[in-house]
Amino acid sequence: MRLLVADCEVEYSGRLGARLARAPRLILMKADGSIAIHSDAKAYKPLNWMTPPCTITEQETEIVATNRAGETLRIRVFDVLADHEVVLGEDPGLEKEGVEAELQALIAARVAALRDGLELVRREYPTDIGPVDLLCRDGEGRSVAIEIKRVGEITGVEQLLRYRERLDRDPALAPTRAMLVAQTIKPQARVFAESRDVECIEVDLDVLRGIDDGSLRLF
Amino acid sequence: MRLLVADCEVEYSGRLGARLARAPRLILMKADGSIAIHSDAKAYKPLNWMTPPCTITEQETEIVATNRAGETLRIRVFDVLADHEVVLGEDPGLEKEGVEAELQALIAARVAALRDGLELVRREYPTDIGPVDLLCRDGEGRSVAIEIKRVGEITGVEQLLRYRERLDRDPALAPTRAMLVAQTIKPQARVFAESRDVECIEVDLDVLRGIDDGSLRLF
DNA sequence: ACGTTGAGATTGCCG
DNA sequence: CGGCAATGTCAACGT
Repeated sequence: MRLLVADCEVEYSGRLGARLARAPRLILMKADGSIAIHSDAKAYKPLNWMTPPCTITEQETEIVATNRAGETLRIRVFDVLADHEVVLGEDPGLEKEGVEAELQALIAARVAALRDGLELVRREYPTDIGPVDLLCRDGEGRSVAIEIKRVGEITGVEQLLRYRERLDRDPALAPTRAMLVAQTIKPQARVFAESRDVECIEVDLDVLRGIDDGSLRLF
Repeated sequence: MRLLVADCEVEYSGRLGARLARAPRLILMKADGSIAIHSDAKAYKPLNWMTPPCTITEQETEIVATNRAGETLRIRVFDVLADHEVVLGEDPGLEKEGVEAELQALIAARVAALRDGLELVRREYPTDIGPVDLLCRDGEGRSVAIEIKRVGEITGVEQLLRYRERLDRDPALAPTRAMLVAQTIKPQARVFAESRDVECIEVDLDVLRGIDDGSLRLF
């Protein structure tokens, strides 16, 4: 990884055009072949960048990165303020917990906690427009499509409606119910969902973990 | 801006939990109060970070960042490999062109180039579920809702359908036409749009610029 | 390679 | 501050 601090001006031409007037900035060149230009603001987002795979050529006063799509990032270097090379080696990587995958696993393990009589048929039930998070059956034998989100918004409801429409084409499944399950559901999403006959359920991750352990009960 | 290269281990606890095992990494502390931990991969995305506003406290072997929401980022420093402070000053900022806003402005200036007889009523016409990009009238006096995208996808069509449904509740506007205008429209979006009676138009940014100049004509 | 979806999305706008 | 939509969204995963 190379940490180059330089007075520079930058031009990006690709999906859009972007220009940075001359100023001192950090140019971060990683071992993965990426290049990113940071100012002292904008938090973790660089002002400009190029993601790998791209080819970087460097001359006296100019660094140019180009990718396969023909996008170019051109850095004109006026003055080098610092230039450090550091060797980090491979990173052991990031371990995450609490993302949608975990939420889905917890809910899948106890769909009956959402509504009495629910039984899981399949996780990631495939349709030709993408997988339904959970496909279940209710106590009356009706199919129930469940979409799981951390935050329930209108786009999530529409995603679910697309799936329901698909599932309803299968006589073995139609007519299906649809449920949006999320840690929080935004008011407008709830209104929209209910206008389309989509049930909304908010769940608490900690309570679900408890249910999964068998140490807590909702009922 | 401080460039700290250190053998470290990191723990984030907030919207999710995340852990980084001990390894050498770049810890980037910006003047805006942000902190980001980079490995030599993942392009411009840090492994962990904290965006301002947050309070950062540093002791001998530990850096802890906390924000108002109670999220914490804890960095345990085992060994400092490099530690550089650089002063960049304020950045003149990024100038962009070719984003949706410009596309919208160009199209708004010449809606008649999309379909003969179209006239602009308003840009960003407000509804209670969000603004319609362009509201127009066609030659027969019918209202036309236009959604503009760089890339036309299914979600864009659905956004437009929500608006049309909303506009159709207003007797002064109903029944409305709907048009998706984009630089490129994905095949699935086109099929879906036409099944819902939404017109699709692909436009070329350069041609639009020419029209705006008056130096080119589509007809 | 393409399509779909998730993301600690972030960021900016407007009410 | 909350809701909404754009982002050069990026990145992961499945076909």
